[in-house]
Amino acid sequence: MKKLPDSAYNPILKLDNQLCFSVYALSRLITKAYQPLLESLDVTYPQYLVLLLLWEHKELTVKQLGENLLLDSGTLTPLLKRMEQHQWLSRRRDARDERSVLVALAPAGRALQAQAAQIPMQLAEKMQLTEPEIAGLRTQLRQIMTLLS
Amino acid sequence: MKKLPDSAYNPILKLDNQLCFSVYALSRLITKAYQPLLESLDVTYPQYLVLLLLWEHKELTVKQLGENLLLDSGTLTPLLKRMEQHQWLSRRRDARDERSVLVALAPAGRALQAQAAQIPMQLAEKMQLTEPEIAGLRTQLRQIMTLLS
DNA sequence: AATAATTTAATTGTGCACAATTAAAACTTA
DNA sequence: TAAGTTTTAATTGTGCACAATTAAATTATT
Repeated sequence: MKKLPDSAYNPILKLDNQLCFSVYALSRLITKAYQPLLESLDVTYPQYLVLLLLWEHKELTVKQLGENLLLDSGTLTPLLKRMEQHQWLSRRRDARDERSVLVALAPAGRALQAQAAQIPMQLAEKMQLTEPEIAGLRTQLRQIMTLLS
Repeated sequence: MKKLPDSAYNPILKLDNQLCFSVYALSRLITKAYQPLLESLDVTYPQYLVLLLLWEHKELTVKQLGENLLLDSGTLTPLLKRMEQHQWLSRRRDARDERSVLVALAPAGRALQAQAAQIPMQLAEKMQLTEPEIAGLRTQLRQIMTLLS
């Protein structure tokens, strides 16, 4: 009797069957879908996420940015330095707690907000999802995130 | 009348409301959830994905790996070189088409399969999802992927 | 067959992402 | 207050991820 490949016995080991791979691949596809929209602003997707937070809060510490984005200073420090060079934001030590660094939106960063206003809608169109579908999916993903962290 | 922040007018610009951020953040959380399970095999998550394919197909070209993983040679070539150094796989030009590089599972790579057999189940436990929930979610994500590519 | 166009990997350069370490500041506690 | 602990960023080093370019091999077209 001929032996089947292990993957025939273990369909769970097949790439196609893995939810995790779908999340990983979709995440990269989404970043690529953003890219042409972000290109005219000259920002990357992670930089855009920082801007979303600063547009909302104006000033945050590196720690607060990291808590929101689930990123540490090893990622954020060089990213924020690049954004500072573009004068989209400023970085300075908090006088009340010299351990912290305050990241504040600069005028050039504020100016990008109007240009970015249409981006979420354009992405939603690309994904062809209705608002309730988006909300439902987001809730499911958030729940998994809670369980994993 | 006091002006509200733009994010109050534009809730769609709020990070918390964005499905795309959830996918991005979940993808990184998943990679971190795999990490302790992959550590004893000394493989990274992308390397594990390559192994999944080679366990199933034994030999694939760089192009075929890229089609399955949605990665190009710029990512795969150095990654495969590192895996070759561990002797998990071999790389050689295809004699019938010298443009292609054949990537074949090596004995040390095959040996990792048994050690990895429990990993998908352990992940599923961490995520606390039932098989139908996983299948449903995967289908939804695949559909978005189709629309984005 | 000669030329042109396409395909396939590799290379180069930039920017995350993250583990581990370091250093300074702030806080806790003896 | 002095010593020890914790918190916060920065730094260092490794490994993706990807755009753009290069080079070789193949295929298509004249």
